[in-house]
Parts: sequence; C-alpha cells; structure tokens
Amino acid sequence: MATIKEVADKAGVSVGTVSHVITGSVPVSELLRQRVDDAIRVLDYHPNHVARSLKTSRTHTLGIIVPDMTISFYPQIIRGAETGARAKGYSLVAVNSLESPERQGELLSILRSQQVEGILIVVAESGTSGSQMERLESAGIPVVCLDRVPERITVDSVSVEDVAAAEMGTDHLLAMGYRRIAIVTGSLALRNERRRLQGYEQSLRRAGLVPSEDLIWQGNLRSEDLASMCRDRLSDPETRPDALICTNGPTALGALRGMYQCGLRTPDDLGFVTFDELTVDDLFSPAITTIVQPAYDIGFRASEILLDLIHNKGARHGVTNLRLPATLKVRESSRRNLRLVRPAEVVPLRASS
Amino acid sequence: MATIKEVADKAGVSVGTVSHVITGSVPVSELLRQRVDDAIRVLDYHPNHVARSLKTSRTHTLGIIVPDMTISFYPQIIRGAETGARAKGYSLVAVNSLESPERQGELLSILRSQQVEGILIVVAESGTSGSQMERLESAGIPVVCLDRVPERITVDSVSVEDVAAAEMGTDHLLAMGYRRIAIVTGSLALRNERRRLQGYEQSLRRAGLVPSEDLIWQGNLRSEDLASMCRDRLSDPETRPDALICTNGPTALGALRGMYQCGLRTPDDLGFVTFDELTVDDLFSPAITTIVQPAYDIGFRASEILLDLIHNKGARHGVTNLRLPATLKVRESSRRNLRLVRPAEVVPLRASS
DNA sequence: CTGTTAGCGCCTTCAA
DNA sequence: TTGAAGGCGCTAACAG
Repeated sequence: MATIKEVADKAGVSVGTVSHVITGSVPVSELLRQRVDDAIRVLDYHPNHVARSLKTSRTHTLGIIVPDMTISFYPQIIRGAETGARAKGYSLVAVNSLESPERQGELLSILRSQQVEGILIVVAESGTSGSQMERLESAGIPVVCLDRVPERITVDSVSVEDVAAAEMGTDHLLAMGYRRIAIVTGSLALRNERRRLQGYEQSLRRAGLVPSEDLIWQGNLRSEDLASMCRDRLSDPETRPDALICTNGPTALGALRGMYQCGLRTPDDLGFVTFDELTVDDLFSPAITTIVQPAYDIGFRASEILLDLIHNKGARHGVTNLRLPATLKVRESSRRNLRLVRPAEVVPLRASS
Repeated sequence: MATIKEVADKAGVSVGTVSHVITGSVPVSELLRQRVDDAIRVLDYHPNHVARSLKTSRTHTLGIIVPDMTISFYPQIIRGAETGARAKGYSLVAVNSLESPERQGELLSILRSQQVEGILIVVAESGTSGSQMERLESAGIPVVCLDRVPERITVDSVSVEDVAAAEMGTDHLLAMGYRRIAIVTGSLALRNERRRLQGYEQSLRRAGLVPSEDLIWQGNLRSEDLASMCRDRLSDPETRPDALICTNGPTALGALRGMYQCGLRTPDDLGFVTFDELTVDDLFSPAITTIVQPAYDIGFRASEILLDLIHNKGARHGVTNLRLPATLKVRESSRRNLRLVRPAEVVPLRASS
C-alpha cells in the first residue's frame, strides 16, 4: 500500500502538496497537480482513511444495529440509511444484535471503539438498558432509534405511526363486516407493540365495540410459540374470532401456521390483516392484506436526522420523534365475499409527526 | 472520549502500563491492573480502534459487497460471513453495489481506503473488470468471490454446486413425469447461470431427451421483463412446455407473474421448480418446489477462507474454489397428481469441492 | 514488572 | 503557491 510520501517522492513534491491536491483545501498549480495525479494513478494510491481519521478525528462512518437483517423489514431500513449516509459521504456499518441485550452491548462498544460518528439502532426486544445509550450521548455520539422507541423519551427516533396504522387495519376489517376481531401481538414490553394494540382498541371503540381481554393475544417473535398459541385459541368454534390482525411479520407467520394446523383458511374461515409484507405482491394465495411500513424511508430519514445531529453538536433544539404513515394494501385475506375480488388497492394514511 | 493518557493519569501509571493491561501482551501486577481497570470504568474509556489500527496496520475489518441486500439470499450470506468474522475478532462492513460496476468500483475503492484486510464480493452482473480485483490482490488485499464466480479462475470462490443443483431440479421434474421442460435463466453472461443451464441439459440428455433451443429462455434479473417474456412464450398452447425450471429467485417471480397473466397455474398447467426460496415454507400456495442454496454457509465458509488468506499471506497453495451442495425441497408445484400430496421432503445432494 | 519513546500516515497550521 | 513539522491515540520495543 503506497503512502502519501511515496506519491510525493514520485511526483517530486512534498507530502504537503500531495495532501493539498487530495483534499482540495489549498490551491495547487496545474503543473504540480498533474504530476501528483499521475503519481497517484501509477502507484494505485488510496488515501489511508485510518490515518486521516486519526488526524481529523472524523471517521465519516455511521453504525446501524438491527435485530436480524435476515428479516426483510431490516434490509430495507439499512438500504435507506446507507443511501442517506452515502449522499453525505458517510459509510455505514450494519450489525445484528439477534435480540440479545448482551450482544447489543458488545456491538455498541465495538462501534464506539471504531469511532463511528453516530448510531442508528433498533433496540433489542428486552432489557435494553438506557444507561448504555446515555453513556453514548454523553460521549458525544448521537443516537437515533428506529422502529422500536424506548420508553425514555429523551432519544430521537423514527418509526411508523403505530396507532394510526393499527387503527387503519382494524377499521378495514370492520368495514369488511368482521366483528369479532382478535389481535396477535409480539411482546407488549415493546412500546410500539402496545401502541399498535392501542390503535386496535381505539378503532373498535369508535365502532361501538368493546375490546375484550380474551381477544388480545400476546406472543413473542418466535413463530413456533405463536403457532401453538393460535392453535389453542382457535380450536374452539364457539369462542373463535372471525378475523385476526397481527402486529408484525414473524407473529403473522406463526398465526397463519397455527390457523392452518386447525384446518382453518383465510379469508373463508377468518379475515386476516398484518403489519409487514409476508410474500411478494399477490403472486401467492392467500394474498394477505398488509399494513406496509415505509421501511426504506424510515432508514433514510433516520440517517438524515443522525447526520444533522452530528453536524450540529450541542445546538439541538429538543427531541425529534418522527412518525411516518403506513399504507394499507388490501388483498384477498380480508375479503369476506370472494365474489368481490378486485385488483389490490392502496390506501395511503395521513401523515403526522 | 477519554484517551489512554487520561486513564493513565487517573490510575497513576504510565500509558505503557495501561496499554499492557488492555492488550494483555505484557504481565502487569495485580494492584496496578486493578487501578487501571477502575480508571477505565470510571472514565467509560473505549480504546480508539482507529489509532490502534494506524499503529498496528491491522484494522480487523472485512468488507462484503453484495448486489442488493434487500434480496433475501444476500442477508443470509452476510449473516454467515459476519458470524465467521466475529468468531475471529473481525468486523464486517456490508455494502450494496446495486449491480452497478461503477458503484462497485467506488465501493472497492472506499473499502481499500478504509483499510479492510480482505473483501468478500458477489460481483455485479455485468462488466466487472478483473483489473480492479487484480489491483486489490497486488495491494495485498485478498478477495473471495461468492455465488457468482468470475471467468478468470485465479480468484478464490465459494458458491453452490450449480451444475449438480440444476441437474437435481431437472431430474426431479423428469421423475415426476414432465417431459417438455423449459429453463428460465438470468443473463447467461453470468457463469453460474451458464452452469445451471448446463446441469439442466445434462439431466435431459441422461434421460434421453434432446435440449431444445426454444426451451432455453434467457432473461435478466428484472421481474417485469421476465414476465412479459414468459407471457409471450406461454401463450401458444401448441408449443407450451409442461414444466419450468428457474435459475434464481427474481427470475422465478417474473416467470410466475407471466404464467398468471396467461391464466396458467402450477402445478395444474405447468410444473414449476426454482432456485431460491420465494416464500416462507409452504404457508402459501402454490408451495413452490425449491432448490435451496446454503446461503449462510456460503458466507460463513467464505469468511473462513478469507481470514485464512489474510493470516497466511504469501503462503497460499493454489486457488480454493469451494462448491457447496444444494438441497431440494419438494413441494406442490412439481406434483403432477395432486392426490399424491405428502409433507415436504428434503433431499440432500452429495457434496463436491 | 513498569515507564519512556518513536513512529504508524495523514492533515494543517505556519513560514518561506 | 509550496514545504516543513507537529501531533492525533496507540502499541511495541527498549531501558530501567
């Protein structure tokens, strides 16, 4: 790996001059610039970002921690964040916490050591100690939370408008004539899960229905657990709901599996709506009516906010909690009457912030 | 951000001693070690990885470039590589080339600047110049290609056993009684696409059939193009094949869409097999018979090979071209007679290297 | 065992 | 417009 010194020697100038042409911070005569450029090309010189970072104490690197980028929601977020970062000359380091608070702690520590200038994070499901994030902040490393917003309100965040999104899904089921609607959630320790539940309840109440405890099915993010829970609760035709709304993808897959194991189908036996796309468009049946989160945008906007925080250290005016609207893709799984089948329609939701 | 010096001052020792306890390279008395540890904790000190890298010229960082981590095959590879890397104390920087050779070039350049110690890459579809990768090698940065292996054979690689995998899929269709089998491929400029085609042809020949030009449908990775191509070719009932085998996921989605637009269904009208999972298990119908690539393992093994290359600079004994076996998940789309429905079975394929 | 010190490669005043 | 030189934070000899 050639160094700036070798380039300077080959071009017959000082390292200072080479640095000037690279950074463009100081004007250099056409002649020398040419000589330097040639030397760079010949030597296949690539500035040592590590040395530069040490000198300038700016790494131009952001970190992003997601639970598991194997879940399709997250790569979209990462892509959005990567795009936003690159637009400002930043790189993005993406890592997986696997929902483990310990691992998340390690990763945070590693990212700090790597001197990332800011961190985007979808916090691990349980036991994310605020203390670690507070230490980050006090070390001058801004943090923006995505998707899942921790209880303490002092951190910036970007997520979907959970309440309205769940309301929209529930409203839709009600409009289709379903009345006994159960909600299947992940852990209600997660604030956004609670908010989605809240949207569901609001929708029911507005329709004059009373949310019932035994139609609120709290699970976790593991498909198998969900499946067996749903199997149990769906087995009795007497108490069985006429529709299900799921608050996230893994939950929905578990619920569907449970349904199938009971020999039930959607939409014939049960209406079905879920957050997050389970399949590609409607190539497969049953095509599931879906509350689509703007994942890419969440990542993109979050990176913008983070970059802003980085460049305006100290001058922050309050906390930013951006909420983006979800979109409802109506498909077969919520159609009571199959005769009414039409092409999927998209219903945008009003924005809020 | 506290520095090693501040820790030394607070602990009342020299920076050397602090460094010794951190790296563990030199023994330190229990007393001082304790004092240092305390100081580290109190100051919330995190060693500056950038400075360390500059000094040791080892960043403990690997780069991985994939076309688009929004396609489910790639996050799995990345996860595997991340696991392999972390096991050896390495971090992984994952970036997307979006199939653009220019962008890929930039990314390679950025990764070099960032001093990654090695690079994993799924090369962009077209125009990946060998020269850039050769420059990497000559700069002492080892490269391992995943999934898509460039023509020039001098680079290490890990991918699926393409020929055998395609053969397996085709054999299966033949065994199910299909005879007029068309293959839908991505760009045949990609070597692995050609190898899959080759496996298909071998299988046919062994069955005493002659591969026919008009049953080899070359497309690209864009679903829309694929859909219209398939629509055209499927419209005439006279020349229509009785089964389709697709060499990758995006291609398969396009083909399915084209089929649907013709009003055709699988398996009723056409048998269907594809590389790569399109949906989650068989919750959705038609459940597609799939040739599953060991994506996680590909990433994991590749990272091991890369790390090995890094640690044995110069001492390389020939090129490693690891081929991992695929697995066939038989589902509904390849069942001629629906009466025969049984639970999905998994047929492992013999390994090779 | 502990402390001292010379750089790693680069950027950035500061002088010339 | 160009060159010289001081460090950024850390590790790895080396000296004590």
